[in-house]
Formats: sequence, structure tokens, C-alpha cells
Amino acid sequence: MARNKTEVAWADPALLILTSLAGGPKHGYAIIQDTEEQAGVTLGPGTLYGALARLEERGHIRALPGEDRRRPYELTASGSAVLAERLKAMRNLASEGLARLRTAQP
Amino acid sequence: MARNKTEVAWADPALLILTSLAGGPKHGYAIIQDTEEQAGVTLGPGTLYGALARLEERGHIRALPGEDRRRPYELTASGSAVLAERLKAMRNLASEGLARLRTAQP
DNA sequence: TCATGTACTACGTGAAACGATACAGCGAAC
DNA sequence: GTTCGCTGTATCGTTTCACGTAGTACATGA
Repeated sequence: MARNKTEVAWADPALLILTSLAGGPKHGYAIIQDTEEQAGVTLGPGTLYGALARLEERGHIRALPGEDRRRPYELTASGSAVLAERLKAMRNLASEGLARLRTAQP
Repeated sequence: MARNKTEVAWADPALLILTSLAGGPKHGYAIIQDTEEQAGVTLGPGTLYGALARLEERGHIRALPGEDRRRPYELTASGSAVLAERLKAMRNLASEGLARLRTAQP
């Protein structure tokens, strides 16, 4: 992968997409905007549609019958389950890490 | 990256390493064990030492004068700052995502 | 002495993040 | 009335890097 060139990544695109879809079905462009606001991460089109295709093929999201040009996606049960699991792990790691940082620097 | 082949990744190795080092200086092998216990993620040697080299070259960690075969690393100021920032973002995303999941499925 | 644990190094492969680019419809500006 | 910007999706090429495997080396203990 070619993650962020100079920084430390903290969440992969797939997780950001699933989190965005947890707020309800969205199409690609809406996901980009939602993720920008909510996480401050701007997904490029290549990243987004590549990740969407992989998530669909793995059964974590499902394409809805789209009006006009939009192709909305929604979470599947498997997607919700995976997301919940990952988010809990993230929260635990974040709490633990922040606690370590606090005690390490008085 | 070629993250986890079939799953959705929730943290990249670099973040796990920084979090581990937030508990104090450690050498490679100790980081592997710490990360296993704390996050349930087993880093292979290729993953670990590759990530360590990149983190050092970016100034987020620093190698300490090592006794015998061990090469301990410690967080730099920049590393702590980046880590704190990422962990806070992670915690926020996790809270937001879990809240969305809760309200979406009554 | 042979296996096991510790500790690091080297390398090849494949996945995929990312930017660039293209295309198309729409409304507003001018 | 065409130029501009926004919306919306899609593809391509490059580069990065996660991961597995294998190897080296030393120490310990059965």
C-alpha cells in the first residue's frame, strides 16, 4: 500500500467508509464529504471506489438501486459487525495509548 | 499497503509501535510481544523492522545505544505529538461510529 | 546435541493507497 | 451560449509497504 507518504496513518479508508455508512446509506461523493468533515481525511476517487469495490466483494456493503447517476451503498449485517468490532478495538487502543502518554510525561 | 488480506484493518503497524513505545523504550522483540498482548496483533519481523526504519527516518523514534544484540528505541517529541494527535482522532472516530451504529439499529 | 526462545536481517511478492485524469450532467454567471 | 464550477463516477500507473519466509546468531535447558 501506499499510505500517507510522510505521516502515520490511523485509520484505513475501508474503516472510514464503513463508519460513514453507519450513519445511513450514502453514495460515493457523499462519503467523501462526510469523511472530510468527520475525520478530516480527504479520500481521492481512486481510493474511494477501489475500497468500495473491495468492501462490496467481501460482503460488508451492498449497492442499492440508484436513482439517476448516484450509486448509494448501505452496510450489510456483516459490515456492521466488523465495524463494531474494529471500532471497539480502536477505542481500547486509543485509551490505553493516551493513558501511557499521560503517565510517561509528567 | 497490503494490509490484512481479507479483513478491514483498524490500525497500521506504525501506530501500534508508537503506542507500545509510549510505555517506555523497547527493542523490537519486546514491541512484538507488547503489541500482541495489548492489541492482539502479531507483527511479523518484516513488518516490524520495516516500520521501525521508516519511523526513525521520519524522526518519530530514536535508536538508543543498545546493549548486546538488542536495539532499543524510544519516542521522540515529534513521535509523541503525532501519536497523541492520532490517538485522539481515533477515539473520536470510534465514539462517533459506535454512536451511529447504536442509533441505526434499535 | 537438539530443540526452543530471543533478536535481528534480508528479500520477494502482491495488495492497494493515492494522484492524475477523463467523462458527463447540471446550474449559474457573464 | 459558452465558460465555469460543482457533482458524481470510473480507470490507470506509480509507489509504497504489509506480510511471509528464510536465514543468522546466541543462549538456555532437556
